[in-house]
Amino acid sequence: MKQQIQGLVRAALEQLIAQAVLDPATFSDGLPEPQVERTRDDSHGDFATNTAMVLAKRARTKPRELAERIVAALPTSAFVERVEIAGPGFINFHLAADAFHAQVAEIIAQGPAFGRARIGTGQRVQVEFVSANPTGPLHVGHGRGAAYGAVVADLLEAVGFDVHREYYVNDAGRQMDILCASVWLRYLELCGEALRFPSNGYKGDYVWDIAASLHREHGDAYRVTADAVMAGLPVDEIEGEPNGDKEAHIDGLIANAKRLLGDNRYRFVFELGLNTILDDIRQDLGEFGAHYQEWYSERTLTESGAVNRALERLREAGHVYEQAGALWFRSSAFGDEKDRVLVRENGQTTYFASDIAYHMDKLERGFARVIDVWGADHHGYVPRVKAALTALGDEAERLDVLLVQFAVLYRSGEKVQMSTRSGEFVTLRQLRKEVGRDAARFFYVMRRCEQHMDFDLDLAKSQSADNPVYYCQYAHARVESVLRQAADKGILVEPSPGTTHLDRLGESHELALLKTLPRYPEVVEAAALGHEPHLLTTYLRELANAFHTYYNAHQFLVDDDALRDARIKLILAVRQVLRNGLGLIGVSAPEQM
RNA sequence: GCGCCCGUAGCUCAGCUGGAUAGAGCAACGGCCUUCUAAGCCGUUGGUCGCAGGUUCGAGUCCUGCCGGGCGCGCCA
Repeated sequence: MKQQIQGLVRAALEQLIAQAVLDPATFSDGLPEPQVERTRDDSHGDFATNTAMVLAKRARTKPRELAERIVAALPTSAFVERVEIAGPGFINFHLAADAFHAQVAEIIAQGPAFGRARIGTGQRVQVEFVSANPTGPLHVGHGRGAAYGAVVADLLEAVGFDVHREYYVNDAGRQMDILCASVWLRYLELCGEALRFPSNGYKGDYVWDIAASLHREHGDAYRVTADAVMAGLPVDEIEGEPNGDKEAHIDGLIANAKRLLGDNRYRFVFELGLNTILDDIRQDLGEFGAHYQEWYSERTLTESGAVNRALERLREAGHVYEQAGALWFRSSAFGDEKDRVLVRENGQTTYFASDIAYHMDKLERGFARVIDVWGADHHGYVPRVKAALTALGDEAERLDVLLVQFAVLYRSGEKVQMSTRSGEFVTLRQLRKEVGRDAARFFYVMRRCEQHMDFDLDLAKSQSADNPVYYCQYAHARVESVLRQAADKGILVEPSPGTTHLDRLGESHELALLKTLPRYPEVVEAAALGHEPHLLTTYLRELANAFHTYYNAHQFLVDDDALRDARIKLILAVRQVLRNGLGLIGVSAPEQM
């Protein structure tokens, strides 16, 4: 709808240039896309453009005068009832009722396809989200990134992009070694060895579960005496040990594990931990409606030589140097705060080196756009990744990093305290069980991602109008209920074709709905291109509200056949848009509640 | 100390690439069920858009400086 108006304005401007009313030389570099927006006030019509004010200076004309010329040059359209000039130079469009009726017919005809677009056709976009370390189950902090990433991906797909959803699996590195050691130590405890669990180990119950399965299936095959395990370790950071060092302690423990178990057995425990947790995460996300095309292993970056190739390219470009035994990337030359280590003194590459290789690989795979969804605590990481891509000679601007702020849970008005280290945190699975998938998905994307979020568990669970999820779903269920009632009464619910009878819709509530429905495709487009799912939840609440209001004010199943037919068509359109919109954010549209 | 994000009604938040009189929900108060689900609807109250400058036809929106809150500043990932 908006596009049609935009088309009219553009045509008018082109005509003015062709007639040299506007100086062609001034616009030789192309005409700016005219800004058309919906009006806030009904008295200003349905759409307005500020083009005359924007172009007045370049046209060396007064805004209102230019507006008059634009209006005079507008092509006629059956959908435009009248055009006015108002205020400092706004051009207001009042649409004909037919335009809205046609939209209702269009919604019913297109069904699930209504709101989808082809803006992104032919462009591949990658969305990487969650990518939590596989060292434990996902917690509620990951949930927001999961919901947000999944919806952004689905939105982009809805407007025509070829979307590739990816999870980066950090299956290399020290954290995974710590997990492996944690599993092994719990296993040794199950074997009957008495030892003190390291303060820096993973203490969650899931570690016990993995250890138990190792013990159950392999008995003592991985057993070593506690004394041997603890031999020669730096002191742990515990009470009564002022000089303890938990990092050195656990590193020593990992080294002992590797030595005592040998490569094969260490690898086995490592893989068991990794695969068990990864399977859990995969299942968790699947149940949450976050599906991936690819799970990309960090290890394969090393194995394929991508990391070395990235380092080599940086070296050839002259952006690395050695200092204190380590290899550094001169990221400060590309806008980063300081230089960063690529290869440590001990010869191991850093996580950053892998990440450079990973992003290099992403761009090499030919995505038009690469989107990373990260937790806001990683924001300091953005400049160095972009710096690396720039240094490699790649287009860093193809990468968009979307930072998601944390969500704080509230129960009974109290903040729910969490601590990852101690294992005292609420998992995503627990959240889903408590409030349900629909509420969790809706609540997580209800706010702009940069906005800190208060997640009210009681509200998410409440079955009342206060709960926006129920509110929207209930609107859908109500339409279904009306249709069931109609069937019970033997009333034909199959609507007449096209716009037949829609001219009978004249109540203010009906007009409000007629004006709300066509906004849907515009909302989807804006939400997709701006990566802003909250626009969609906000819209759905508005639509549901307009429907509930209508429902309360008027009877749909009236005796007047034509009027009833019109009303049924209107609510069928409402049902379709609610379905499509809820579907995009991963929320069900129930037939009854 | 430096960097990023946020600051809009008592609370939680919208405000579309600067646009016309700043909106919604909750809370508070007052109404509406012999009629398609009251899991709903209607009405009232509520604002120095953190503060101070600047840019222009026009600023909640852009720029600068303060104030307040969150996060980050590892040869961790």
